Amino acid sequence: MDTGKKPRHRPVDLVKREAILDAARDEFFTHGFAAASIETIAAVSGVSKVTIYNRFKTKETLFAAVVERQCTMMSAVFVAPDAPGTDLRQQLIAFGETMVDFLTQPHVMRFERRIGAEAELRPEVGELFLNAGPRRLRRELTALLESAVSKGTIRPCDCEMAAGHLYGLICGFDMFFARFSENGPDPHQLQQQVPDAVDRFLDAYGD
Amino acid sequence: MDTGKKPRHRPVDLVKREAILDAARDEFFTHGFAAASIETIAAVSGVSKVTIYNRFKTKETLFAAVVERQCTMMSAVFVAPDAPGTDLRQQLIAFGETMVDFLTQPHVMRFERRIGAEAELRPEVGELFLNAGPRRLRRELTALLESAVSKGTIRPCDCEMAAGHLYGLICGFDMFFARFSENGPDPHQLQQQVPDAVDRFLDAYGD
DNA sequence: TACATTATGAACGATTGCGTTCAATTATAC
DNA sequence: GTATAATTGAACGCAATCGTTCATAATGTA
Repeated sequence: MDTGKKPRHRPVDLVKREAILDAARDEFFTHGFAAASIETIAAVSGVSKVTIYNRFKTKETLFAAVVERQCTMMSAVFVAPDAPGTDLRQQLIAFGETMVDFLTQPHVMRFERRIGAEAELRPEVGELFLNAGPRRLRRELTALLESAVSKGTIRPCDCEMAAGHLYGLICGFDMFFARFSENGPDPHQLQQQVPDAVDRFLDAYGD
Repeated sequence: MDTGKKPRHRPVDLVKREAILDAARDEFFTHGFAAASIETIAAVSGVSKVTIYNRFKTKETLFAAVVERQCTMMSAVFVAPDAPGTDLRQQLIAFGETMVDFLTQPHVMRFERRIGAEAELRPEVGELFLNAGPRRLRRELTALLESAVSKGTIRPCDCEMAAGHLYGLICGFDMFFARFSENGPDPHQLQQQVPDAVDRFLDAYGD
């Protein structure tokens, strides 16, 4: 219960919290947890090191906070564009384009790369990420395909597997390659490949 | 020229070099370059720290040596099983199974995860990896499909894109998910999905 | 046995970085 | 203005680690 009773003292600066988390995100994702420097984070965010330790008990806590913020940010993105009325091909293309748009963002790619590495020693971080992003994505895509099956637009199949197939067709080698090169995939080029991928998917699964 | 002239002194212990590289691989890929400890590597490989510095000038040099060894190890694997005489479906299934077999090896997955992260600060490492593995893989798969096109087994198409499609169909979500969970993909299950993926590929590209 | 080189172990200097302490300053409510 | 809490800057203890030095031991050839 927030009694609205205002304390008679200096309030915490909420802007600073975001600044800290922003700087921490960059530092952690660029150098990794171990090599990240709290002092650098303090300097970049324009905040005293003590302030950071006042708000986040340890380096681990700060890292967890960063990951959590990124995860909620991610899960907010996946809203299935189940625009009824348009045909399946258009729906799948829209879905694919949204997905590609999202996945090719530099900061998303950096997030992915870093979580993959950190999960080596911190499995719970990997789980958090999976639940916030990939599993959600698969669930929604599967639901979309199940609805298509029930409408008879595509033939009956294991829709979860089909979702994986569509995802794979869209990404091809590109997302794989992009993880290891500084200049990620050309989002524009990947966009152009989406219709092709969807058409191959419909060749394979269409009625 | 190796004149066969034997030096009259204690020779270098070649076994130790491998031991060092093995320990270094584990340490680097588990903790990342920055957090890896040379002293741990020395202890695990049963070698003095000075010996390591005698053979590898710096930590960076040692890391580079590890990456290079892993890369040559990888490039040695990709021999296209272009068994002529078998039909395309069998050929693609064999290719897929070999690929899955290789990619799901725990030490290969750890290599991938770590290179992805390190490439953030060391692009040249990412390039090395790409040339040793993924690009080679794509080249061979593309060649296989081109030969299939010329034989009329599948219809004419952009074979490099088709190769990406086949790769994507085979991996689906699984390789993606596996990067973030401690228990990787069930290689057995992935194996079973290969024929399905190949059949969907042939649905889409078959003549 | 004498020699040449590799390998070891222990210690060192220098750096970095976490997390803490403390006195001083700032911002807000009353 | 005063009380209260947030924030700062500087300094500290402590541990880890890179890379080096050096005296000593081990291992091979001649």
